[in-house]
Amino acid sequence: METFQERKHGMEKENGNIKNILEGMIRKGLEAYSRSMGMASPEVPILIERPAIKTFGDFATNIAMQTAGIFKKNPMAIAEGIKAGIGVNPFVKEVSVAKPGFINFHLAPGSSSYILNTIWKEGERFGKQATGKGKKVLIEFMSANPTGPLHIGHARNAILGDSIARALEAGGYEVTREYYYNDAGVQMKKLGLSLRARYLQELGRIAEFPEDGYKGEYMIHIARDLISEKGDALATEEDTEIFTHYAACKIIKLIDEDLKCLGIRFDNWFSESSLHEKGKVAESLQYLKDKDMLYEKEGAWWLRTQAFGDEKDRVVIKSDGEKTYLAPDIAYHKDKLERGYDLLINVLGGDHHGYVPRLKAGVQALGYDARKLQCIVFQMVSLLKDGETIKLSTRSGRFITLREVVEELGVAVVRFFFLMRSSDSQMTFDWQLAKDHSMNNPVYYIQYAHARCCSLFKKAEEMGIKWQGMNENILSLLTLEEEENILKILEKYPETVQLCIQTLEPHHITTYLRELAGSFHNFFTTGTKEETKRIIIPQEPVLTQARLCLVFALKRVLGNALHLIGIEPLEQM
RNA sequence: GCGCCAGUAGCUCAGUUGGAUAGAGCAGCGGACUUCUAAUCCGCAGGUCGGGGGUUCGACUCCCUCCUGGCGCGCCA
Repeated sequence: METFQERKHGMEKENGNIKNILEGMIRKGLEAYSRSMGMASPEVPILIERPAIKTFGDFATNIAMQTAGIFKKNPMAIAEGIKAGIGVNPFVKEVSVAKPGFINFHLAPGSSSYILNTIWKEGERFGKQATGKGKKVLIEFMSANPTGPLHIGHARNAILGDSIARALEAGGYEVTREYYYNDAGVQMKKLGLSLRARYLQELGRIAEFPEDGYKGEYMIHIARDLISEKGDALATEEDTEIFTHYAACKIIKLIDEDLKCLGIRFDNWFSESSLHEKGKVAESLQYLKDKDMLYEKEGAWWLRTQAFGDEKDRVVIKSDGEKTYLAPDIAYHKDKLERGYDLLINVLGGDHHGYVPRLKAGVQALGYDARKLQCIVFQMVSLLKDGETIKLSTRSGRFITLREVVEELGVAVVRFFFLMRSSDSQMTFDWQLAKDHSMNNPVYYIQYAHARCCSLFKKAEEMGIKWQGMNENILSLLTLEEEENILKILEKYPETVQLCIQTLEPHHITTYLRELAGSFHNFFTTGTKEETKRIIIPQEPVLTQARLCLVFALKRVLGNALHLIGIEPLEQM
């Protein structure tokens, strides 16, 4: 009989992952079976999954069904053949074959507890991946025009973008968060005119406010700032550029502060006008012309986007000589690509999904692989408040600012709620539920689990019990059904992170957190009924130590997962 | 008309890229506090996975088609 210590060394050799051990065993069995059939072992990926039904075991593989076509045999027979050559391992109690051709693995009791030691050793690194090591990725999100403070309609983009960035960082990528803002063009002219009007009005002069200008109160504050800086020196200024520039700078600062309230910081703020100033737009258009990607028709210049899968070609220079928005966008993407990133990610709302094909076409016209650019499209958000459902596009929803939402609900609730749904489903933000500081609110449900972990350590100390840290030799005492359930979910954390990285869908973390917190609440409450299932049992010092190891791991993983979506775990409620 | 996204329990939504008997929260009903914090837990009830075809050992998942809802289809930004 091997000791746990020896088993543990076996684990480490296999990279601390029980799935790797099983894969090795299956591969071995597959080779043996192939040899007996007089064939070479097929080069197939081995999929190992967790059976939905507990009685089927802890892990299962469908390899026999996958290779049925290759071996030209009944899956059941193949499964039996593979099983015969699979060998033995102290972690595996039993291997069995089931109906259509599954091979099921039952682990030895206590085998899952090795994960606690991994969590202990890896600490805040637990769950992080190396998939993106050495790769640089630029994620562009938000990119709202600097025409006013952010409102609730911007929240999903901000939170989704930042959380994807966090997931990629956890995947080992070097991540740059970039905010691209359009400080050129018609809207900006309107902004400048609005500021000039407010400026003159605040100076007590008569000024006509532009038709559908920016009427928000913030413009008055900006006008006052301008007066305190320049007095009335600009009263006769005809050049609106100065006003536009001033307003844009101030608003960018406002937006930056709004985002910081949500825990979001950008590495770069990239201005569209800088592209024009540096001649980058003209330069990239010339580049495309030289490559015959542009052609002239009816007085306008067209980009051959259709050649790359777009519905039709798109105008980049209008017949009046003005450029369309696509021209600077392409110059911007050219700039990003030339900065040497392995991957560009854009986060945009569903109302802009029509631009994805032309953006990707632009990337290809520039001579790059379309896969260099990945666009994350999220669907619209509705707000359910006071029994009324209101759609929040970027245009509507202005009645409530992002700042107000964060101040009223808190960062944790806002971030969590916007990550509860997958990005391609339309979501309803339930204001009532978000405001609810009770068990109905999933955020508190999870925070409470974390706080409970903390309070258990405090409680133990009060009772004169000192947790002695991770002790791998006693972990095999964790054999309760409730404990094994927790261990299984803890073990799933790294693959959950991996899933987020692969799919760029951080909502998997919120789903995971609810599951993990639930498994702990279950265990804890069971202990209030059955003495033997309590975590702290003074008469059982060793078992108490082992259970505190479990609580430690829970606290760590809850904390890691919360950090991954930008939420600070609470020590107490 | 064309394209994208969605349609899963009364409501809001998950479903690990095709696995075994489809899950959770809320709402409903019934239980558990001399407690390691009940901000919790347990049980019951609730389903033609929008409809119909197809692909295969096997489909909520892939393909086709139809229905419903949202969004988008400019030399607008």
